[in-house]
Amino acid sequence: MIQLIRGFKDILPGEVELWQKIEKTAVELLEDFGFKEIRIPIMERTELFARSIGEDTDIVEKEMYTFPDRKGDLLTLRPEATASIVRSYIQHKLYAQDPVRKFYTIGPMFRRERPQKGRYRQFYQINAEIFGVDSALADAQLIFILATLFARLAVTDVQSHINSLGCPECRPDFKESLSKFLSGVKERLCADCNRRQIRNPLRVLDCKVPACKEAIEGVPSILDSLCPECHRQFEILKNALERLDVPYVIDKRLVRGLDYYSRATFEIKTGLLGAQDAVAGGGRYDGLVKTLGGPDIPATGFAIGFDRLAELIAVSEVDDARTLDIFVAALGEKSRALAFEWSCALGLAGIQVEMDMGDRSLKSQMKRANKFAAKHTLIVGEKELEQGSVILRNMATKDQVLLPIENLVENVKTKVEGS
RNA sequence: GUGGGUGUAGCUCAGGAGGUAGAGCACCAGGUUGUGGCCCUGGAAGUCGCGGGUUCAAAUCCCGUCACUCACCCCA
Repeated sequence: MIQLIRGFKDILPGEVELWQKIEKTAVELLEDFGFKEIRIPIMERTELFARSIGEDTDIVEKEMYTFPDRKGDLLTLRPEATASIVRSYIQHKLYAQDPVRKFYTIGPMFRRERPQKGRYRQFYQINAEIFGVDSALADAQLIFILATLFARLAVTDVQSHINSLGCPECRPDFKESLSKFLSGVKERLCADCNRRQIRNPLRVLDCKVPACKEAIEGVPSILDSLCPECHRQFEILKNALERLDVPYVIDKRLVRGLDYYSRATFEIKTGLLGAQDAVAGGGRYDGLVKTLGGPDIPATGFAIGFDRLAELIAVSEVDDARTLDIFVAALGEKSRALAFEWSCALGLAGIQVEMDMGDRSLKSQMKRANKFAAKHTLIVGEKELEQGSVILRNMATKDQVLLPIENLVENVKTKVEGS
């Protein structure tokens, strides 16, 4: 038997309704806030991700599905969506009419990690991006939208964490004082952190090894070395969130795994998913549009882990599927042919209908009608047909009426809709 | 990539100091001649994840492998 690829999954009926509900809720909310949908390809040239996410990141170093196509071009299954959206924004000069643009997109991403709870090799994200707004009000709006979405989906065990990563003005100074501090506690850091200390010292802040956490107690906070403008923007963000009643915690150790982030970063965390506690994350990436060859336009955005969000919502929360309006039970060959025509006509008329196409006893067809929770059953029997009528049974009351074959579909429709 | 746990019918699981398998639910058919939900009877369904080894004999022991799962790691 051929099985699906490791870390990939099927979303089957029963679960997919929840996904539809989440998607519908998110899309409505984003549209209300002026975001437009953008659909981008699932593959890009590898270079796009290497340059945007960063050569030294784990994603680019060891998690991407990269392969040469038949002509030898290096392609990669997208590990995230922002790079593609930025590429599209630049390529189609979407900034030309108005640099301020808001986009959202929903789709699968691919990262070859060891599968785990809330972590799949193909996983889905809902992304939202705001281009052309320098003010931290844009960041505040994104966090507000996230908080609203979770509230609408009745997800309660979540918390917003925010931090500022500074900008090219002030981050170098911070990195320097951080490096100085880290080399002082070098012996107490794990092997990974010692490696990070040189390549990407910010990542040490995010280490989960207890000894490291201890060693960096009292580490200088980037929030203390922000330049005046970064500081001002962070204040704007905090004030806006307070006025919007969005609770948050400042997490000065919150660092993003992608290189393009600057200033505001945030993560929505939950206590319900074990180690994979980030349900959504994002932040500002002011330099990325320019890095990828576009004009110097600021931008900010977020990504929601669709799979993780779905796991936070109890299956019972999903509305039950529509119950069946009518089940058509036919007895005998001739009846079945007619019943088939009528059931198709009923479906066309917007009545949710089901029939048994096999040659089965009335008893088993009734059982089936019951399983579908049909409100009515239309019994098409040879005896009644001879008299030009069929039986309509109300499953709840057990009332049965004879309906003439003439205008049957219309008659059934009014009966069904009237009850 | 590293470590732990798990892998028996569609689903949830039992069994197993070695002698080729069970339950509940679901499914199908009956319980008199054309009517559901309860109940009763019967039936179908598994190469006991896959491959190899030990053995007269393996679902049961050993090795490998794959998958799932949790943690590390990483992030959404």
